[in-house]
Amino acid sequence: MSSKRARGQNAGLTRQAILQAALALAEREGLKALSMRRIGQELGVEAMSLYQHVASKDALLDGLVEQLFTQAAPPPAVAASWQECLREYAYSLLRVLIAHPNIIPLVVSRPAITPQNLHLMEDALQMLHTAGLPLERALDMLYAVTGFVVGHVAILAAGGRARHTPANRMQAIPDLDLRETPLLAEATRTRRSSGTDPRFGFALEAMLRGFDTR
Amino acid sequence: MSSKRARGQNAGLTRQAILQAALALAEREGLKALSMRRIGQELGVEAMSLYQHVASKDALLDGLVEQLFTQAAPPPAVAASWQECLREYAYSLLRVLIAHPNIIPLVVSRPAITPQNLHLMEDALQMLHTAGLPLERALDMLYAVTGFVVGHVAILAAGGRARHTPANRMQAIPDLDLRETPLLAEATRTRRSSGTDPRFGFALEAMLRGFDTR
DNA sequence: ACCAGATTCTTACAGCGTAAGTTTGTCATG
DNA sequence: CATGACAAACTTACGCTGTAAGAATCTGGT
Repeated sequence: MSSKRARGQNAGLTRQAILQAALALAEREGLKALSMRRIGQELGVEAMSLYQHVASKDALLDGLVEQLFTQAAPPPAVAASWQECLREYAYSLLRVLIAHPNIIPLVVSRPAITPQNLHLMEDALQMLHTAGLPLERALDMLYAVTGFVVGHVAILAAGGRARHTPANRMQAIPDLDLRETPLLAEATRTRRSSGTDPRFGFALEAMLRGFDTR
Repeated sequence: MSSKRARGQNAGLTRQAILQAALALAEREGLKALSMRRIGQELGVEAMSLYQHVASKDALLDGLVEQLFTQAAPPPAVAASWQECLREYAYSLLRVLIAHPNIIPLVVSRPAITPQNLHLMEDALQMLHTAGLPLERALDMLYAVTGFVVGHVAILAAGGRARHTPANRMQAIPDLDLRETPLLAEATRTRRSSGTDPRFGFALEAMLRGFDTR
């Protein structure tokens, strides 16, 4: 009668289900709420049961970023210039990352060398190669663009979090913005109008142009 | 006679000293060894004593990255082209970050908007402006370069860590490298010879070139 | 001499990741 | 049907974490 399961009864746990629950929880309540006990609770299961499907919490977190990278689906293999390919890749990555802002600190501080990610890069390499680029050059560009996207998103995420922590900011920023850094204040004031951050596009296009002039 | 201090005896604690000890400890034993108790122990002091000088552990970590950014000293105001300025800025940042590899995960997942960092950017802005760039453009470029450096370093650090964790890698990578991602394998093989990563320079120069062409 | 404040240490608590062991369900085989 | 092997889930326990609250001690000004 009780809705609680008995001891050996299968609860239908899966690595996938666990990762999914963890991702949802992290997005809903932030990274620091992501404890094994809490995830288990989310699935109606004790913490230790999770260890049947993930080796450790670190492995679980690795799985999370893997999950996220997998979502950065390969653009459906359009036949275009390599510029177009890189642009597509960059924006695809950007889209996925800013769609999961709470996970970003994980993404940027964890090995990006999981099998899934390697496949992603392989696909992109494939595209660039068939678009006429030598392999070595293509990999260089891929690294450059990936690095830039990751960095940009990291800064974005950090800035977003900064606004939500009243504690250490309160005494430092407000009176400093205009007094001690006049140029910065001036530069940011004229910017504030634009839409969904044009800074990304600006830098990306600069890189693409720069790649061109060999 | 005992070398231990009594209760109210001054131990000469300073915010600076604490940050310095924490930084040294983190570099020596990694981020996960960085607990309040451990830091206190390093200074011959109990954990709670630290809270007289830092508000919380988070604040301490913020202080750490601030400390690190401060080390990225402003290049001594050479009068040069804005390209030279940006290059200098980028390599200065890069140098500092890869000099403290264990701290990188902190840097890339924490607000970069501390007063110190703002000053750093202000100085760079100053240089770019006097080099003839409109303020808005200068800030855009600064963001772009900073983002790229951070991203590049994040990937570097993550890759470096990946090699040291035998657990989850063992079954995944080795037989996948060549079988499932042939282009990637091929591309990396021809690269392996070069020195201190040329990928950074390649991308940076591309960006600079891209900035140039209006 | 004495008080006020600063500085440190002590104690305590709730929560963490996870190692080890226990209980229960499932299923192939005799 | 009975039995034993195996897997899934739960329980307990340990040492660690950050930090709130309070007691103890030293120091400098009166």
